[in-house]
Amino acid sequence: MTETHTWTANETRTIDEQQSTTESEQEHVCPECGGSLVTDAEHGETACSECGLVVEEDEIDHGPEWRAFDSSERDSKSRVGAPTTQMMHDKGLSTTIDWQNKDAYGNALSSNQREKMQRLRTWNRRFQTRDHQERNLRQALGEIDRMASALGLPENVRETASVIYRRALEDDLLPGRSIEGVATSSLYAAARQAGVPRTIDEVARVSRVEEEEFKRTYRYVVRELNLEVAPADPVSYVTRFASELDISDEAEHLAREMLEAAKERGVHSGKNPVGLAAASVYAAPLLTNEQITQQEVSEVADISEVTIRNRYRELLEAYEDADRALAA
DNA sequence: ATAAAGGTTCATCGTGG
DNA sequence: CCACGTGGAACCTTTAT
Repeated sequence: MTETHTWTANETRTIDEQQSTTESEQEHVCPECGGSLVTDAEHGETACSECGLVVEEDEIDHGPEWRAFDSSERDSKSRVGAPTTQMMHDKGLSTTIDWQNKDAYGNALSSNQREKMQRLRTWNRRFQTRDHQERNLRQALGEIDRMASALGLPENVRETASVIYRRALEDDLLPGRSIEGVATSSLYAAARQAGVPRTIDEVARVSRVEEEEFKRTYRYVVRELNLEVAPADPVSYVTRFASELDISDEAEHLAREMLEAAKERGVHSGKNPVGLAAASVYAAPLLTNEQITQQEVSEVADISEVTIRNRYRELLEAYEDADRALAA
């Protein structure tokens, strides 16, 4: 651990002590109902726990005046800590050791001390790089968390994503690539592996990196880590599309059946699974006499109407085929 | 690294219900 | 307004150079 971290920890403790002292100094009886008073130091209020009467307001609010939505934001907005600069990778918080073997007065150091300084430099460098990596990791994990919530992905996917990210980090895949890009790729891969895929477009929309970079990085990460990511199963998109389109359960069920039939007939090889899923949630409601347009489906699935039409034809063929086989 | 080949997706259009 | 087919550009993946 570096000085930086120790120092932050001390500061936190000081604040805690302040809070507990303010609390213990308060009067404890409510003038209104005689109930006990509770001080909320964070918001500068003293209120009665029984009747809710606010006895004192406008005390010093020790809470932050900003809101943080994830841990990386909390880091960047918090004012606890030494003044920082953006100019250095560590924002100037670390110890630096001069390369010259002079003391603060410019006198040469003894050989004994020179050796000592050399050792210190070595260790300092090690701490700095470790710090650097930790910072990367924290930022990446914060980013993964942010995107995952935006996409409504469950906890286990975030965990898988961070595991993938850590592996990428360990295998030195980061140099030359952005943290954001690798984080985005990890999340995308994790979602697919967990069977709750999101489309490339959906992921790219909540990511801070361009779609092109995202895709390039994703291919790279998958190849280098030998990740086994099977092509997404069209069925896994059906639930989401179906609920966004408000189609009946019956139609949703039919959509799944159609996709199963198509899968058995090997219609999907080489095609975008999303297109097939889109076609199924378009075709099924038609067969159950529900109102639906290609344009609606096109919007929620992010697939062109042309593609829906093409897949739709193949899907019907496969489905009828299956029907015939069943009848025979 | 680059190119060629073979495939898919897409924005547009006209036709027709 | 919606569905459908179309053909050529853009793009992706694979394979060979």
